[in-house]
Amino acid sequence: MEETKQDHQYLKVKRFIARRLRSGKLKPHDKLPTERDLSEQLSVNRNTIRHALGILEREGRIYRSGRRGWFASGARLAFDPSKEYVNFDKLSRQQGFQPAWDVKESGICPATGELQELFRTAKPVSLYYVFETGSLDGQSVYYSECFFLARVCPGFLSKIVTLPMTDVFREDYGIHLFQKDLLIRPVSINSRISAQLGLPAHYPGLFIQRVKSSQNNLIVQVDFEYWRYDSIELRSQYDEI
Amino acid sequence: MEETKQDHQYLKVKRFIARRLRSGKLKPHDKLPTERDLSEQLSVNRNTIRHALGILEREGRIYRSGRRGWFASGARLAFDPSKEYVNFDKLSRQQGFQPAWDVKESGICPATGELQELFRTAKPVSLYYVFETGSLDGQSVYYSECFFLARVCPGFLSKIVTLPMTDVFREDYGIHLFQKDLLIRPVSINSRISAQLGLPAHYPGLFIQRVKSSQNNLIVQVDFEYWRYDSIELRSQYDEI
DNA sequence: GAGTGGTCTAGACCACACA
DNA sequence: GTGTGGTCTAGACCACTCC
Repeated sequence: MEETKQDHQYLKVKRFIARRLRSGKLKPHDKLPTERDLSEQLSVNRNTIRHALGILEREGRIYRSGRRGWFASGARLAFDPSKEYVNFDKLSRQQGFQPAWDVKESGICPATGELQELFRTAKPVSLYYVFETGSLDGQSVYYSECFFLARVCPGFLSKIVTLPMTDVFREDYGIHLFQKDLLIRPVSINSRISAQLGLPAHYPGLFIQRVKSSQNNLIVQVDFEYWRYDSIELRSQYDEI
Repeated sequence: MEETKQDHQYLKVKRFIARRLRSGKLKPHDKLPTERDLSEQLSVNRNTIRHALGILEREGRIYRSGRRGWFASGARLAFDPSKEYVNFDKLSRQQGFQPAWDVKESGICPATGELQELFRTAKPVSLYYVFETGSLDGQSVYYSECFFLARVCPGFLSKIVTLPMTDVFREDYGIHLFQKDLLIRPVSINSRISAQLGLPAHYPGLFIQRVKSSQNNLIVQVDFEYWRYDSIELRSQYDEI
């Protein structure tokens, strides 16, 4: 279980930083020394430093933010993907985070291609869309693209500023949402989306696709979510039997 | 959505390989040219080649096997983590894979520390354990460590050679398993486990922890599974309402 | 033994962020 | 402008696999 005792330089670097993370010398969201500083302090080439940092990053223990440097990771947000709706605000506050989110774009578009298939419509129907990012303690963690069947929720876009989308569906349109299909896939976040999150290109992430239907079994919502892989864990608890 | 038109060398390399993957010149499990060959063919330094290969790897499109080289990835196995039991054999055959698995170690041990907590026992009870690896089309994809409450299934270890564990529980001990708790976390696979899978150290993976109880609400099984992150996707379908 | 990927060094220049 | 991380080259040697 312990680190193998090989004297690889990058393992030396990794242990050096891991020790500071464990001991609390580096607290969540603290900035690490610069790559050049580490290189000099540890007498290890900067390429090797970057190799070690890359491994710690994949282990979810440090992260990069833009080109501003490396930082110690915070705790992961635990959420249950089997639930119809993740109330990001409530959930993250319960777990001690300071959440924030930001609608990047919204509007109306036709359902074509993959979207048309997911909505299972023969014709390209109209959809509302909402693209947004979310952050925990100032760190961007997800980017989502949500699409809504426009004909069941006229005027939808003007209502979501104040209430969670699921609440709007229920209270304004009498639609109860049921999760019909859920897909979770580890991916590398492409540059379009990593730019939205202020992440370096090729950042590892989890892609989550949700298809939700109404009580009439009509598909009314499709979400595509991209989460930094190191920001969440998925946890489902089942009822006592 | 398209690759940015920056003329970075590593993007050139990435496109070069991606094209061969898309076109079918490289089929699943085909070997890529060696790093040195790619370096020469594309007039790009081997370090840069390795950078590009690393990105394709994180995207799940190629993989390494030991030190034997780089290979084109196959399809992912789709499975539903909300189900009590994943019958790896049946599931993977349904999806067109050739599965295999191998018990690496089994025996009896006391439940201490984390295991004791998960089993929610006051005393360190006895557990049977089974450690195994599984592969699809000859490629190792998971390593699992399963623990079973020994007192409810005496002689368990001698029975699992022929039947899936869930079937043994039901048929030989009258125990129906219910999944009580499920945790999925993206991680970097540590060297002990990546060695079991024949993977390079620090390979990205999914950690899946399951806690299962009997119909009497007694916790009887705890599993720890490590999957290559690029070998699976999680997909849940819910019943029609 | 030849060839593979894995580790490592010592440089260089660039794009971007921040003061 | 200065400093950061991001990209890139041209080497070198090692550990392991396969023939």
